[in-house]
Amino acid sequence: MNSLGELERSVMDLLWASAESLSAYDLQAALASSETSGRELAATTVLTVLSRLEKKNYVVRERDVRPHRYRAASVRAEHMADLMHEVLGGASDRTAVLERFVGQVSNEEAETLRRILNGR
Amino acid sequence: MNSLGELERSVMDLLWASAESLSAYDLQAALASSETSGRELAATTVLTVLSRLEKKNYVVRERDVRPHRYRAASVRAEHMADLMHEVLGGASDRTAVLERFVGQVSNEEAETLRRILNGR
DNA sequence: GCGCTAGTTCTACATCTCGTAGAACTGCTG
DNA sequence: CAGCAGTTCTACGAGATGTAGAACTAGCGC
Repeated sequence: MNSLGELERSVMDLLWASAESLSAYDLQAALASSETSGRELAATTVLTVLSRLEKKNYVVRERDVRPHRYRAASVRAEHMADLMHEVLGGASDRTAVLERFVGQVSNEEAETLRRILNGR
Repeated sequence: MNSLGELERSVMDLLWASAESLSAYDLQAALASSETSGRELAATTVLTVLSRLEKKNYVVRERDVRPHRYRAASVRAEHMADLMHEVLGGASDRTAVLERFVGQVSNEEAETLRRILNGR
């Protein structure tokens, strides 16, 4: 239920990278240049994807301005953290998972984790 | 590309829970009793699912015994940890993600993390 | 007020994944 | 070698996603 398609992900990447909300046309243009294939998508395609993302609560739509504007419902980092917790939540042996997880991080990241834990 | 369907996940849960490899028939029986719906699946259904899981490298098949036997390609905890790293790997701002992640864990889990980090 | 037109929503279809399983094939064993 | 247990092939329905035309709507200019 959580996974996004390729185009959906591209759109979210753009929205996450942008501080302000974007219109479907902004996104259409951005997709045309940023995407590897670089082809121009129909405006309605972008709109459809945005509608679906809205339904999934990935984006929020500003309906009061006329070309509706969209922005990510949550910051990317939060979304990622949620995903990680989702994975972790599906585990019966959370400690074992955490052990593996931590065992795989680099030294710098371990340091980062320590720092964060201390500041908690 | 990573997500599993419901039945696929049930099968993986059984394989992860089992120390030894299981045959499709073992799994068929186990699914019939363990699954909430409890209905009996056709043997071929289980076989199909196992083939797909094999293709996705989730399970390894022992072809030398006659009812082929299957076992999980990796321990569940490792799989989960891999998934978490996969999520984290897709982030440009890993530290930010880790901060959010740690910020959301319970106190006990924070303690667990500290312990693990110290033992590293 | 009313028609245009940009913008939005509806509807549609192809493709892919997954659940489900019959049909066809294969390798043993008696 | 016949039959059967077991495996692979093939298939189909449902749901998600990419894609976009068709139909509808709201506000601007007259």
